[in-house]
Amino acid sequence: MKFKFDCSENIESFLVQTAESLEGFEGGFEPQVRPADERFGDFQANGVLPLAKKTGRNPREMAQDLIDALPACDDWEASIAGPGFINFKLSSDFMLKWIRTFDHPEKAARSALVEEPKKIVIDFSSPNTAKQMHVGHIRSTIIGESLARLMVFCGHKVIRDNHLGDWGTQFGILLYAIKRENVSLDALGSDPIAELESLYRKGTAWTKEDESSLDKARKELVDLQAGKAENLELWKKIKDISMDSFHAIYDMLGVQFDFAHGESFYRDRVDEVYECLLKHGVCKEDDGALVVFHPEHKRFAKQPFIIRKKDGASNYATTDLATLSFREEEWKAEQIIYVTDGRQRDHFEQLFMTTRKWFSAENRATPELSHVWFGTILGEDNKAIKTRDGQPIKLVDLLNEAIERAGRMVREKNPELTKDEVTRRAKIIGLGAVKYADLSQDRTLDYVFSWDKLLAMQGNTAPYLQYAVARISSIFRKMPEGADSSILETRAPETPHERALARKLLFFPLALSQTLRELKPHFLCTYLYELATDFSSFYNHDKVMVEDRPTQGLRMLLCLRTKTFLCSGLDILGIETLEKM
RNA sequence: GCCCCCAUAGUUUAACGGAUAAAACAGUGGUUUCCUAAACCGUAGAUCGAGGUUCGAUUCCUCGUGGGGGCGCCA
Repeated sequence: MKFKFDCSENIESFLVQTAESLEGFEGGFEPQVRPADERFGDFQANGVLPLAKKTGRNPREMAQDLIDALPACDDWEASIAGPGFINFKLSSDFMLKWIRTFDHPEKAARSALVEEPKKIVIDFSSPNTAKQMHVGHIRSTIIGESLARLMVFCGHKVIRDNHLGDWGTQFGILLYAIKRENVSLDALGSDPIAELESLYRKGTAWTKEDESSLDKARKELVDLQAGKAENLELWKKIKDISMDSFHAIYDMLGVQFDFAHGESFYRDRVDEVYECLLKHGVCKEDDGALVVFHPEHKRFAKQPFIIRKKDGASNYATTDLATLSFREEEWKAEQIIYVTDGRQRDHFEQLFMTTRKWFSAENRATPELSHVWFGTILGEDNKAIKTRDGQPIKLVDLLNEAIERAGRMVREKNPELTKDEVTRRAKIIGLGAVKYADLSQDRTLDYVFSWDKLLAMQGNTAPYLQYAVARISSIFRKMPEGADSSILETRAPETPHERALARKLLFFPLALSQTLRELKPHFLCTYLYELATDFSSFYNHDKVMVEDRPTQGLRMLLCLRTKTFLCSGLDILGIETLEKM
């Protein structure tokens, strides 16, 4: 039998093949093999129960028939339990063989987890220019980057695109404020983005105070969109200043984009959207605006998707349609993943429906469209943290605070380190903690912002995982000369902790494929945490450097794989590791 | 008005319709002559309410309660 990276597939095909020639199992038997509770075994197959229900047979009898029909196999033992579950206990030799074989998870994942590599565009982060990123912006950036890394890890071709909000109505007000205050954008001091933000606030206040200010701000926007040189030049400078501040954060987070085609990039492509949608009868004029309704949909039959405003201006919907078209046409995207706040779910549902109608009218292939949405970060009042109310916490402040807290711990534990080394470690630990805190819970959940939640360094946190890696590294560092050759001579896992760790290693492919299927990084986090937990127990109970060569060999092998899997997994999450901490 | 999301130990979370609901933090009691105590080993503690579907429900359906969000010119 072919040895699979995801060994549940081995068990599954084993069951399916046996069931094929078995009475009562006709008509599509799905074994449903998944990791079992340790008390029962390593894997369990639940599929007999629903089948028994369908055929009206006794599930325990059916399970017994299936077990009896299984060919003899040294790799695992099958047994029946409960109402008709089949439990599989893997043999120690099988585990050892698996662990020996899969020394390169990235290589294995490429061939095993993905049938056909795809061209995937991931649209994430996407902040608005002229404003600073605040804590509310962290989710799209962290989740998007992590999904991008996962896709790459599994062999897909990924394009990361930062769809900046750089053509919105904020520029009317901002340009008006700049001109009214006679501000030079070349002399904004040490924190230019903060200056722009306060100018924007002033501008907003003025436009609320009197009509004439509002009119002037509107005029600035119209002039900008009409291509007035002065306004374009200011706009360009604002964008540069914004990009500088974004890049400072992206550098800290280790995020890089292939493109940052913001909304402005598509400003000359919106007319084509109107033309096409009108031509194919997808949109219509309604109350002066151009809108799309979907009569077949219970809600969007009446809730409009506005693609051109009454005043003839484009909006978010228009640029998104133009963007989608561009990505399909120019990049040949086979899948597009949008990572945004859940409040935009209606928008994306409408966008996707509209696109499908448009593309099918032109016989264009519609890429697979996925809206990967996440919950909102809330303030103490249970409402979204927003720029306009009060002072939201700047993202850069959150990250710096994380580094500082980690730095205090590093210094405390290693007083002898140089300042540079403390800083280097503090960045990896502190930023890892923040990323993990966000990634480790289901992305669809809202959560209330809390320093202690985001910056925790004990328990189920990134530093715990990093610590496990550092301890493994330490073992190999302190190993006597030539001891690594013992890895060639190993016995099978026997002690409870060896077995638990070995078994957990085998589950890595399942964690990857589940994360890939659901596009939810918290599945990977949970797995990595459990792996690190099993390692820590093992480490505390079973000494690696022992006299007995086969025992030492096995334990070194377990350490080696644990480290590889932890590092690969953390890398997918965008979290770095350390040799020492 | 229509629609969407959420509700699990004191707190923050996990559980692809499966077995005795899993962790972390905070409690509490232990473990460093031993490869890093950012650790390990104990201990205590929970599914919002009422119905329903199912062999089996935290998970699916209905109703209710509570919190948040979206819906004609923001993104």
